[in-house]
Amino acid sequence: MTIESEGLAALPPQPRRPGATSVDVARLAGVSRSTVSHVLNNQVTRFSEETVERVRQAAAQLGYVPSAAGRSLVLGRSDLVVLAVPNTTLTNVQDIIEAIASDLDDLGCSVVVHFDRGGAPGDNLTRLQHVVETLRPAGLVDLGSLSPDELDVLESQGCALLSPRSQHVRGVDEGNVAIARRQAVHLIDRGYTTLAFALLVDQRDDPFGRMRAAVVADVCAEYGLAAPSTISVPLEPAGAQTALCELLRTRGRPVGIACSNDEVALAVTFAALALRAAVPADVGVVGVGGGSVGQLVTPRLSTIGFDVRTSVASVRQAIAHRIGGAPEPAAAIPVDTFTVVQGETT
Amino acid sequence: MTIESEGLAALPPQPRRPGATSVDVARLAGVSRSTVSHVLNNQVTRFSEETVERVRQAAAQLGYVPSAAGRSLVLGRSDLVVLAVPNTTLTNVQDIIEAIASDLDDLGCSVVVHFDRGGAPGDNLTRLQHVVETLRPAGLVDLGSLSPDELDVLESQGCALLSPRSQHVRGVDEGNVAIARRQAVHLIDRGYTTLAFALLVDQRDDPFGRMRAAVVADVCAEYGLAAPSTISVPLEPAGAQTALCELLRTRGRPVGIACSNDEVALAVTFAALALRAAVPADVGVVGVGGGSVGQLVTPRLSTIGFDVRTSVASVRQAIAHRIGGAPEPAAAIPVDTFTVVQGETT
DNA sequence: CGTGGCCGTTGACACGTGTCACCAGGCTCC
DNA sequence: GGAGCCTGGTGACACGTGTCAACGGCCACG
Repeated sequence: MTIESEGLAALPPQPRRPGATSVDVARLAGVSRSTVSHVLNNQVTRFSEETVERVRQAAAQLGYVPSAAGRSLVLGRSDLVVLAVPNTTLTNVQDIIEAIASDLDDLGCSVVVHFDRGGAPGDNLTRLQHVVETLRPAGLVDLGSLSPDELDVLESQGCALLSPRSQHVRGVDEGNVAIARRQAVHLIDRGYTTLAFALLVDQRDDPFGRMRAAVVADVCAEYGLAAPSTISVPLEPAGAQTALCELLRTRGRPVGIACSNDEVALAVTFAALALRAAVPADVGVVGVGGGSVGQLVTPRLSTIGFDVRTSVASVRQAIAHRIGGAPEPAAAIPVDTFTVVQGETT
Repeated sequence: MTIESEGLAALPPQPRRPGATSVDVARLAGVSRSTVSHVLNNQVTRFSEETVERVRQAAAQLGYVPSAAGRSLVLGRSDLVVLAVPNTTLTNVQDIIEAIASDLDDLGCSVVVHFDRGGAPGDNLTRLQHVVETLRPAGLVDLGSLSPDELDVLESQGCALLSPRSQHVRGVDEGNVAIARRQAVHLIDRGYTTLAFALLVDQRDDPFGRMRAAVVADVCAEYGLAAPSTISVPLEPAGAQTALCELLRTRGRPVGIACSNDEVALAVTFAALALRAAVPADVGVVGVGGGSVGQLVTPRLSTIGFDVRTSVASVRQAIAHRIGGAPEPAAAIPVDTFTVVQGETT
């Protein structure tokens, strides 16, 4: 008992250089290492109240943090979540990453980012496979960079899918539909009867963009309007003007344009002004994102406000469900997540 | 030998569900596991050419990928790099993350993102400590969220620092100085004799912003100009106008304003226009970032172009130096990394 | 008094890797 | 011809954890 007493009388929480292990905690608490493991993993029902408390105090005193490597090795799975980010400029990627990382941090997971690169077609999949095999992550969140069969490949390697397009998390898909619908309905409400969809040029295989364009087309059909054109806009004034000029030539004025994000919306808006088209009289523009940039310029951008934190909540729930026994995720997203920000471009 | 022959005659590269281990590779190659380990870690000088080839082929055939958990456990360090991101809106965080992640991916490292949150003062440090202790990362890259003593705490826990402010990687600091100097010199070149620095409001303790403001002050002193004012600008029109109005009242016109990023520059520019100040005659604005947004609007933003990939090269070298025996990182950044993008606001 | 069951606790194993120290055999050199 | 070196390769240990099966002690029940 003298040893334990000395230990308990020791320094403030951070004395050690090498991190304490469960062996140290066990010694200090005067129990076996398996007891430590059980207590710290909340297998607590079968231990005496006093033992539990002793172990917890010892762990706290030593500042014990379980080794991720040890855990991963024995569990066959790490507490990491891989986040596959497309090279598409979708709505404020940084905020999305931050929201997911923050959520998962609360669950004890860390986020490993994996960015798509331009390259040979299978290259991104190969790199991702390598990461998944070596890290054995608790889950993979795909922000839209993977095709369904690529997702299948990853899943068959034993990686839990948390992609928007998997059945586990469908929140993001619903979100995309809701956004595009709001855009289209807003334009129609503001009196535009000719609609178009503007996506970023050169974003090969952007599933979200295509999905949203399709939704706009659906809404047009519902309202008995002609099918919308789709234009590709570069983030550069001359190219944007060319694209818009072509649209105005074929579809006439006025035209209401739903854009895949706020940057594209800015490009379209200022291209219109440069072409001496009246905004919003001849050209209506609505973006997505509700970021600050669109509200700083003149004319202020009309856009669909977007609460990232609410939108990624389903991802959080899906991971929680997988890590601990959290309740099955609810699929629905609150309707008021997406709100129309009325600016001066519609 | 029959077993090995059967193995070598087996299926295409991805047959297995559970990842192959080095034991499998050893069996297939007909050597011991330690030989596999040595060969695959390029301790190759002491083995026969034929053995090396056999091991490599076996590994390739089985699609062998070493387990990160196993490696970490025995090495006491993982192949992860933690990236601490401040909640400051510095120049295009997403691009920086992507560039660093891409670089480190080539080195076989993965990037774990850790975002600062608003919260109790020591909270971020605590969370970061926990991550470092549990993950034992190969390095920590700080994008400016940590104070020097917080960095010391982390380093004393045995985590290699790759912060811009550590002596190992000083590239980012140099970059900040170079950027601010370019901004100031550009404004002076364009004829402004009264200078100011605009940083984002409410970004408590932004070390980069303070550093850049100090550099602008230095340049003013060099040129014999009055010390620059510093204003805090919110990303919202009314507040930006208030801040700018106050500046114009105290410092008169014309005034040249160096901004901490392009978003702030946009806010200032359009605030000036709303205040019926002439841009660039009365108010000159130069941003940082060279992102597309500033070039889309009218007037086009003058800004300091910024090649993120070049700028993070020093981080890459520092990690390479630590992981493998790569050459000691060279501190200098090529001068032409930062170029003046001449817009219509100066 | 003997036996079965519960409670609290523990010993032992497995996970996959890097590397130190060692070994067998062939060669050279005295 | 034996001692010592070089080449090519291996056995064993350590890293830190989660959990299965087992174990001693105690009480209740027959």
